[in-house]
Amino acid sequence: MSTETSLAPSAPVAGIAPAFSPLYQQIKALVLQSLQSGEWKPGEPIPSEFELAARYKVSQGTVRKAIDELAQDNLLIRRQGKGTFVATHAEQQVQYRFLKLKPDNGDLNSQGPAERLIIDCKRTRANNDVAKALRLRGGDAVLQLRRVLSFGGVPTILEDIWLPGGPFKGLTAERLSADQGPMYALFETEFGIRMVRAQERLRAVNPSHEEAKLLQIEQNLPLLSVERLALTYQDTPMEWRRGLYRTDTHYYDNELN
Amino acid sequence: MSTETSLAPSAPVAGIAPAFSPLYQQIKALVLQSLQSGEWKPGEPIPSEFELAARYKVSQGTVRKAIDELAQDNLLIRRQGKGTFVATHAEQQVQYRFLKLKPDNGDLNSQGPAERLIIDCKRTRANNDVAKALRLRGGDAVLQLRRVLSFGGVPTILEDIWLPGGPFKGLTAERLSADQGPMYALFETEFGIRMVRAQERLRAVNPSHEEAKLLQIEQNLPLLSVERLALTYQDTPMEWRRGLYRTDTHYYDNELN
DNA sequence: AGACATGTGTCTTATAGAAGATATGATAAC
DNA sequence: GTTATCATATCTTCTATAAGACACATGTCT
Repeated sequence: MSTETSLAPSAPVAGIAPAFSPLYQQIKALVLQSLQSGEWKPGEPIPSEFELAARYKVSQGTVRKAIDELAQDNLLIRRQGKGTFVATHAEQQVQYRFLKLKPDNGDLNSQGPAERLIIDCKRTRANNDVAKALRLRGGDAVLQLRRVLSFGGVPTILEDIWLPGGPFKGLTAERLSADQGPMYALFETEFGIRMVRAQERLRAVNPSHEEAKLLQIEQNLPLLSVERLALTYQDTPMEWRRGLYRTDTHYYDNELN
Repeated sequence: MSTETSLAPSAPVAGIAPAFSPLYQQIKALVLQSLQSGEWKPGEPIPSEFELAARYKVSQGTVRKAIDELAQDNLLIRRQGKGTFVATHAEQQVQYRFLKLKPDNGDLNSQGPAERLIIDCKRTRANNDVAKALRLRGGDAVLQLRRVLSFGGVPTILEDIWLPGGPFKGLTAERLSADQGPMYALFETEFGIRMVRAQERLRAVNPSHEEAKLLQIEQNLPLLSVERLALTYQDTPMEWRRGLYRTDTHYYDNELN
C-alpha cells in the first residue's frame, strides 16, 4: 500500500471534489466495514494494533490514528493493557447513554433502576412522517410501541417508538418485557443492530388528555417533547421515537463546547 | 527534557494520588496558561509547532498531541498551511456557537440577522441562586440584563442574563446595543473573557403574564426554559442566563453520540 | 501569468521504552 | 499436598522521539 491514496473511495461529498483521503482514513473505513459486517461483535476485542497493521500493511501508528478516531466517536473503547473493544450499550458505566434526563436532586439510579411498563406494542404501517424519518415507503410495515418509564415509582417519561419492520422482525412485547438492561443493548444482541448516534429535537408542549393520564399528571403541566432519530452505521436511521419528559422534578442536561 | 515527567504539577485531584502526567499533558497545561494569560489573543495565531517544541524542549510530535486536544476542545483552530489560531466567538462560520435553536423550516439567518432588543440593564446584588452559580457571595455586585431576540420580526427568545460585576465593570446597555455580532465576541474584545464551554438545563414551563407579554404570545403556550452556566478557562463560571424559547416555530437541536 | 521558494500544518513510518493486565512458574508457608 | 506469594515473561495500549514526504497558503522572482 505504501503511500498511494485510493484504497477506499472516501465518501465523496456532493458537489465539491473529494480530493484526497489520508491512509488512516482509509484504514478507519476498513475497520468500520468489519464492525458493520459483524466480524467483531459488541463487547468483543478487536485485533491488536500490530495485528491490524500487518493485516492492512501499514504501520502501527497509522492504525492507531484510525482507532483513535473510532474511539472518539464511541464506536470502540480502548483499555490500556487489555485491548480495544467494540463499544456496546450493555455496560454498567454508561447505562442509558442517550438519556439526558437527570433528577433535580440525587442520581438517576439513586432510587433503584427505572421501571418500564409497556403500554402498547403493535405491528402497523408507517405514516408519512415516520416513513420519511426512517427512509421507508409510506405504508411499509413498522413496529410501534408505547411505554412509560418510572423512577422511584413516579411515571416520568412516556415514549412512542417506531422501528422498521424488516430489521426488527420477531420483536415482541414479551421479549422486551423479559429483558432487563437498556433496549439498545437488546437490539445489539438480538438483532445485530447497534445505535451509533442520534439526533434530538426538543420542544415544550402541553400533553393531550390521554398522555396526561398515562403520566398521572394534570393536563396543564407542560412537558418536554423529545423527538429522536437514532442511527446505526453509515447513518442509516433505525428508530424514531418521541418522548414526553416530566421536567418539574427532572431536567434535560446538555453540555456545550 | 528527554523522558522525565515533572515539568508542571499536573493538577493533583483531591484525594487519590495524581500519580503521573504524560509530557503532552504538561505541554497542554502550559499552552492553556498562555491562552489564559492573554499572551495569545482570540483570533491571533500561536507559534508554530516547531517553535513551541523548541520553547518547551520537547519534540514537535508531542506539541502536536497537546494542540490536537486543545483543538478538539474548541480552544484552538488549526488551519493547514496557515497556522494554529486562538478560537474566538467572532467568526462567521460559527456565529452563535452556543445557540441550538433552529427554525422548523429554513435557516436561522434566512430572514436576516437576529434583532436584539435590550429590555433592561441594571447593576444589582446577587441573590442566593445566582451567587451560588457564579461562585460569588450573596449580595455581591452583579450586572443583570434582560433582552428579547427576534427572528424575521417575531420575538422568539426572552433572556435574563447575570454577569459578575467585577470582571464586567464598565459594561452598559449602550455598549451592548451599539455592538453587532455575538455578545460573547464582545466579551472577548472588551473584557478579555472568553467563554470556553457551557452547561445547559432544559425544562418545559408556562410563561408568566409578563414573560408572555414580552414575547407577544398567549400565556398558555408552553416555552422551553434553558438555564445556562457559561464557563471560561479553568471552568470558572462567568455568566448565568435563563432563556425562554418559543418552540412552536423552532426546535432545540441536539446531537447525541 | 507562471514557476519557484518558503513556511505552515498533515501524514506515514520506524524505533524505543513506560505502564497496565494477565498468565506462568518458582518458592515459601501452612 | 495445597495454598499463598512473589518474580518473571508476555501481551496489550500509551507515550515520546525523529525523519522524511505531502498538502496548503502565500509570497517572490522571472
